[in-house]
Amino acid sequence: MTEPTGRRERKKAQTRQSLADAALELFLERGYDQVGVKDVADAADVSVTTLFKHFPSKEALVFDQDDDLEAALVAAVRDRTPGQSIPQALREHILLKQTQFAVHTTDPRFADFTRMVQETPALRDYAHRMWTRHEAALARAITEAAGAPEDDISCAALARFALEARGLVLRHAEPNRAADEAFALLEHGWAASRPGS
Amino acid sequence: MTEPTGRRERKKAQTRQSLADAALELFLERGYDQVGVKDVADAADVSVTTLFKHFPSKEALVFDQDDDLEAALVAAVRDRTPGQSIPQALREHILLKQTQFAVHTTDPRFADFTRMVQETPALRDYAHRMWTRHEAALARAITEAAGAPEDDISCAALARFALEARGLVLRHAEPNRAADEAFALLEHGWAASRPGS
DNA sequence: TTCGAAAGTTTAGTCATTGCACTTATTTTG
DNA sequence: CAAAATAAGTGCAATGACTAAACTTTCGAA
Repeated sequence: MTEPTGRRERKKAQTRQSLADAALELFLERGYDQVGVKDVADAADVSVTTLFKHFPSKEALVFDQDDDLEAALVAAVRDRTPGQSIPQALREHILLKQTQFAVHTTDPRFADFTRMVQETPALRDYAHRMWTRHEAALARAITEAAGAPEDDISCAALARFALEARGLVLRHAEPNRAADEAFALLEHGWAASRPGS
Repeated sequence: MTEPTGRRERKKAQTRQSLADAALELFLERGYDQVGVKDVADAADVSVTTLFKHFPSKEALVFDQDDDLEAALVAAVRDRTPGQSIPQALREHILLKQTQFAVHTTDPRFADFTRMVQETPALRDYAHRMWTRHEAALARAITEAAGAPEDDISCAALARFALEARGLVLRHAEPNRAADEAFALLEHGWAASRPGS
């Protein structure tokens, strides 16, 4: 009963996939701004209207799998291994997400993809929004995990900084080292702001 | 010779001002998304194309004075009072900018203005971009001031976090306290990452 | 005074995105 | 199984931000 998929839903999923595939191919080939939604729709052999029934915007065509980032983020903080600090847990989670992502896409074009995202303002901003959208939830999780008062600012700050650190890490040649240093800064600042661990 | 302003340039400046004024008034009255660029152009009695000759985008109508944020930011780090830490200098500079801004606008509608910016996604994002645009320059200034190697990640991280802190501070009821806590976190993290002050 | 450049206008167009009315395929239900 | 309900997909027109091109007016400098 986990897949009560009728023919209808299958076709829908297929159309969606065609669109995402066509979009990725065209964008990588010609560049995001050089491709219109019309081109993508044509390549997937559907109408433009249909495209927008599947994806809320042109940018969304690029970031297909938008699953439960938020839940995972909150869980990373709540269920961290005992003794591990919150900044450390976040560092691990963010690096994990990256490698998962890189592995999941078996395409050797993965490097081209990330480069394209970083070099296209519309996409960079969209990706940024996707992350920061969960800032409030992360802040709440941190507040709870730290047993801090409701509106503690350090917790909100840590949430935002940690999410921002991702962008910093992404564009560096050596992600692991970048993450280590950026989160070391947060780690020490956090420990100092919070006398009782 | 500081103002060799001919009639021509005066008229140009006047047109620009009319546009900015009309835009602000209409936006505050009806809300940003409820006003089209056509409405603004009409209210200023110019054509839409003229509007775009003065402002590169609809959002730019709102943030008229975009002077030398970057130079000021870099100077705040380079010329900080001796003995003051870099995070402290940045905290002061950011709070200063805010109050300067608030005073400069004698309008009692100032509160409405900031509320509107925070509540309109397009404007929030634009303001954010205006700040983060100078991240690279700030990072370079910090690197120099700290005597760190060219690509030191802690410096880049501090630059980004400090700029992000502004958004955090802005939405809080008590900006000073928020700034104190957010920058305290950076202060301690920075000191720890940097053995020799 | 004349001539070029700058400000402004009109017009027409691109591009993402939405609303509406319509067809077609697949379920669901009586 | 035969409707009747549901949902995918289509075409078309429109909005709203923005741009390019060709043209007119107005300064300002030579």
